[in-house]
Amino acid sequence: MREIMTQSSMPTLVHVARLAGVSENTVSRVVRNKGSIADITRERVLAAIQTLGYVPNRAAGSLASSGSFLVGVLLPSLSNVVFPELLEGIHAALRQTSYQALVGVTDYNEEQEEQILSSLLAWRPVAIITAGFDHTAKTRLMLDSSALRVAEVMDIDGEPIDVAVGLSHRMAGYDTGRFLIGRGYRRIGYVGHDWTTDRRARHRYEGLRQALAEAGTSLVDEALAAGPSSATTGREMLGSLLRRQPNLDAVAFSNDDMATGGFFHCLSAGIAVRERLALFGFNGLEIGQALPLPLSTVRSNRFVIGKTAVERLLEHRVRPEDRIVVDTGYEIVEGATA
Amino acid sequence: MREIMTQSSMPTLVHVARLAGVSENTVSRVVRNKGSIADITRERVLAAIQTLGYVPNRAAGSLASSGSFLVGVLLPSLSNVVFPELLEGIHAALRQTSYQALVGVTDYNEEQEEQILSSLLAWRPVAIITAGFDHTAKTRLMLDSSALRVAEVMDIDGEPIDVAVGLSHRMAGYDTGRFLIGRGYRRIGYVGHDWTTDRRARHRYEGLRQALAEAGTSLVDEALAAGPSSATTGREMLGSLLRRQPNLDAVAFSNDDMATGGFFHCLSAGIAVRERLALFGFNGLEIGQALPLPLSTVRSNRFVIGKTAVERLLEHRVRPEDRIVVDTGYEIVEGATA
DNA sequence: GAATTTTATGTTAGCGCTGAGATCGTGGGT
DNA sequence: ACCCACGATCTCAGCGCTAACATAAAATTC
Repeated sequence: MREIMTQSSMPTLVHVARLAGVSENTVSRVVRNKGSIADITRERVLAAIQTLGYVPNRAAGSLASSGSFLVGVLLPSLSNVVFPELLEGIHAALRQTSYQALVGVTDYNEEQEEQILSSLLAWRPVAIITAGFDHTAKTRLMLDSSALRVAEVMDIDGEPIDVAVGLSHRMAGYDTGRFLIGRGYRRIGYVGHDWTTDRRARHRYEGLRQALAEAGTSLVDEALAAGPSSATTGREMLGSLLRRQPNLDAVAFSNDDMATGGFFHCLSAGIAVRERLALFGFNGLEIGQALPLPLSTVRSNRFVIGKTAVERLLEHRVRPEDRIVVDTGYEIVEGATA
Repeated sequence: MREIMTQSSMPTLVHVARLAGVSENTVSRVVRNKGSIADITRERVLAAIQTLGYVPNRAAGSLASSGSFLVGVLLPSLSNVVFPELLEGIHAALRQTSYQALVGVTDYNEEQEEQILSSLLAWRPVAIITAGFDHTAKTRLMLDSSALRVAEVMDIDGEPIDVAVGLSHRMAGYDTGRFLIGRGYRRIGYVGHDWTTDRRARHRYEGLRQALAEAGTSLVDEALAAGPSSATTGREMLGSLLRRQPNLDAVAFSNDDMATGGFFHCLSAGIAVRERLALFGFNGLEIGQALPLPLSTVRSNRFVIGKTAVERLLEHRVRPEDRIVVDTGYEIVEGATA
């Protein structure tokens, strides 16, 4: 292993080829493991690569073969744990391949999404993974009419462009409602966060309402925060909800962060969780299970979603005729708070 | 805005040039905003780009100009919140530029780090950001001897290759010790997680011990978990520590996740936090501040670290003579648990 | 108004790699 | 001995773009 030279003078195929005494193309074939190569040649080439510290130039490869070994990932944010977890799944699946993820963060901003999608597309990825079905017309057009594979993940309550991987948030909300009803709760409230940035939360909310309606009841009251979800927000919002409705017997939260905050409120206010007020979350985060009473919630597996999306995407290089929907499901975690 | 064609037949500079009635090079100059272009020409070109839905091919550009507009990011994991937060800062800083982040996750595995660094290098990024100073000899050699800019972030307790951005974890640990001593605690314990994957936690631990030693005391006992940090782990470890040492008056945790778990243990075990047992964390996570008693901790700003690293890196395209160390500092959060 | 600079554009030669063929032995099959 | 298939290699033309230089017209200078 020799010293690697300055970026501009990094060794290229030519250098390796010369050193190994073969043609450029042979080196290329060795590197890519393609075509038939005599063992002796392969070894000589590999040795030369080693000595020079040759690192293939993917930009050149991509240009020559019009195929990039890149998967574009479009996420609204990284501050909500679910997205890093999704990303972990994506990376885990990618690890076994020679593909790499190129991540763009849209900040829940649709114009930015367009702009970022363009810059991802500039690298000619073979596939794009995007969280959810919310796109501007232009974004959707870019995705829709380009030939690349597209996975819309997290959510399957919509019409996919190509592949959708995730769970039905509406159903998860519905099952939350069924669960609470089944436990005998009737005076149910809801604490949520800003829906404009989290449409999935709204779907869960709608499912919840539907379940309650079918059971002949409905939400007593709800408190919606303006900003994103957080434990602090959940705590405050439960406080104000209970001020208005002191005799609720259960509260469904938009997610576990919020529910954890709600749990803290109960602690501070001396409210016996479950005995006097049941709490229910969504996501199945670790923190919820570490609470003195494990949080009752719905576990959605973000890691699996990311992994599955990559696997499905890389199965075929061209978009198949039929849309694919993979339901990764969810699981009611009974916990001890509801 | 017309339909975008299949990937293979995506419009190129030639198409735009033909439609606009100018040379390829002129289009290129319009796209890159470089050189002088007559307003009328610019408009015609822009219009053509619009009609064709032209997206420049970065691979080709990168190849032709040997400069890629990519920043490689090497992270050990995404499951510890601090890394997504760092990444957010990186993305935020990159947003204003035309650079993009190419992220690799090493899974705390040094061989994987090498392999992933190679694949990042294959795209010829202009800079690499890597968390911490832990590298294999080969990794370090690649980084060291290549011409690209390198930022080692999170940690400044080490000798940087080029730029280091972060805080002294040793000092943060030391100040934790000073703080606890200052508050009058003397029977202090420590609850930590696996150090092999988190050397920074070890530095804090060492700083803590030093502070106690200088005050003429030392840790009464410590409980180290085998795995990564989590609330559950913190909870269990505090339990076992207290079983051995029931009359500690304070416990320092390796981070806020662990401390939060510790808080939950106290809740379950009916231990009055601060009155009977003080708790101290590290990181300043939101969850800690949402607890019924806000957690006493040290706030380290991961977002700022990521942002600063990018800014420093993009200041100059070539590595300057002198190593740069940026101390982003930290802040003791008094909280109510210690 | 000739000389000089500036502005706006065109021309050309690659960047490092891959794909499609071309080439040249070698070993069967008949 | 002849033909053919096959394995192992090479040759060469680009992929889409940009840098460097060349050119032509317009603006400035003296």
